[in-house]
Amino acid sequence: MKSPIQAPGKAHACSIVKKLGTVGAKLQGGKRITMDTESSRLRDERLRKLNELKEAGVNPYPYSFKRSHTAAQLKELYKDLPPETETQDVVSVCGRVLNERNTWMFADVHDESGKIQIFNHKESLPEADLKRLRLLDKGDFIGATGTIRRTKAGELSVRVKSYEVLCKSLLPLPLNWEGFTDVEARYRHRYVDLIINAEVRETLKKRSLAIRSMREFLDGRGFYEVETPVLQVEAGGADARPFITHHNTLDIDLFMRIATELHLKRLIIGGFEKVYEIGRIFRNEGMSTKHNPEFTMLELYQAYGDYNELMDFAEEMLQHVAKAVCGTTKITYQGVEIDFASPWRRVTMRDAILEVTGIDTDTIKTMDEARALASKLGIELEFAETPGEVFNLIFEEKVEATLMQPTFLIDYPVEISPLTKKHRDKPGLVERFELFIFGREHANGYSELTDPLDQRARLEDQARKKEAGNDEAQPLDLDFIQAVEYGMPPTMGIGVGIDRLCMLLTDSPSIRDVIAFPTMKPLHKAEQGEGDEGVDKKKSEKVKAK
RNA sequence: GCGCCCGUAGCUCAGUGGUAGAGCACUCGGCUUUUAACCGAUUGGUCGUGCGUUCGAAUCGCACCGGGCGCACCA
Repeated sequence: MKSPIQAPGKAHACSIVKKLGTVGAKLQGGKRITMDTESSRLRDERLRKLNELKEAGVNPYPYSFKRSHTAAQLKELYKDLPPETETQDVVSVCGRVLNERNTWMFADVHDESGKIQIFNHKESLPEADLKRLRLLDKGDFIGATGTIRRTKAGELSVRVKSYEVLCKSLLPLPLNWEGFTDVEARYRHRYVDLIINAEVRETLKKRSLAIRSMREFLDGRGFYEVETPVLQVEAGGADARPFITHHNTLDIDLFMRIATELHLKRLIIGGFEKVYEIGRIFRNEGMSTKHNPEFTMLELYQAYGDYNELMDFAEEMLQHVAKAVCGTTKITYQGVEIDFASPWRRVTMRDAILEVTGIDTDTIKTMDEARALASKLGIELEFAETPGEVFNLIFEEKVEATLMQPTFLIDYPVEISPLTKKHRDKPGLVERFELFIFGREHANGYSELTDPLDQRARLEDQARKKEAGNDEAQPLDLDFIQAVEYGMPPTMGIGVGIDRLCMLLTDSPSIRDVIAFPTMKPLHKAEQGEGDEGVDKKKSEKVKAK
């Protein structure tokens, strides 16, 4: 995997465009496609070749090609063919040419499965076709038909008898020995990144596989996959700041969802017993190697289960996914071996804090004591009002990063869990767990709160906190409370961060590596205007007023 | 939001006050059953943008744009 690399930035092209007014295009610093003399020269060269192809009667953008084998299929089929062996087996391959040697005598054709070398020699290719190879460039697509051989050096090759241009590319790819490493350029022009860096494609394929295997697991257990609204009047179900958008016809502000929880529970109330949604959610918060403003979350709810059963369920599901993606439950993430094999440790928040800090939170009863403890530990308490909230902060500050192997942290303070059923035995706590792996939160699950009176009281308390200035406190969703009043069966529910799971399974250091098109700052922030900012501010104030 | 670092040719980078550089890519020529093929020649740059300091700025200062990392927030 590519590690993050210092990015030289380049950002001055706009004025160039105006000055030169050329038609050339430039992948400047890989960061933007725009125009200047040098890239125009490289592009013009390809345009010249394009025209020569056309003049020779070649359609450089044909409609189809009949392939007989992929590169990987050929390598498997002929894996026992010894070096310096020719066959008379005729095959057709196609793909993008990324490397060429000896003036097109050898070229590497890349398809989705891998690459296969083609061999263009005057003994097997008509002279005109041989000459026409000079009109190709790295980056072009080609379809080639010929016989299979293995070279002296052991490279399986196709001795080309005929070939077709399948696409003439106009822009040069950043192909060089050092690779395409500029981080910004890679994320902005992900299609180029995908062409050049094969492991990017592998990572995204693994992501696809992870989600597929998750669906298989859930569908196999009788779950229904459902869809719930992205645009919401109240963004509830999690502690996070939402994005705001506007509906013109209704002339109202709407929020992008920050969780799917409240709607999925409405479905449980409506009679579904097993539902899940794998959906994009949006949180208007910081960006980092572990946070993207939009990310994908699995949330599932199953009636008649509690958080104990849910932990077994989550363990099994994630083992299934790990096996599907990595073929094993033992993976290595950033040099650390992580074992998904059962059983996963289950430790209460109190015991975890006790182990690491030597402090028994059970002995702390008053907020004054909690405050003194926090200040001793150097922990800032912005919105904390109760000891439970302080304990959670202590956990996050001192313990979280130490939980490397899959660990369920259980039994959270009730104050920070407004949608969770109270613990059956332990006053002040709820039946909730969070799953930590490599010091990061990966899932959050609980015995769902089904007591409507308790639910109303908890959300009213959240609304009060919101009023007091904590804009991550949850809003009072009266329709949801009404739904719960109609009656909700005992239910277990969990949310799993898909992106972070994929980071683990693909050994990716940044969340951006597992997202095909991660959120990027626009290139010309100024062009968006300060007016937008003004609107945002106004809207933020509105949110607070709610 | 704060701090540190970065932005020079299509790509990867050198150049810290005195004529804008290298390798690869591109183009041309040679050679060739190669593996980053090789050899030779050529081409290619408002040194991120603007303003300043200076006889002189890629180099020093300020502002801005863009980015990376860390912290904060969060999952």
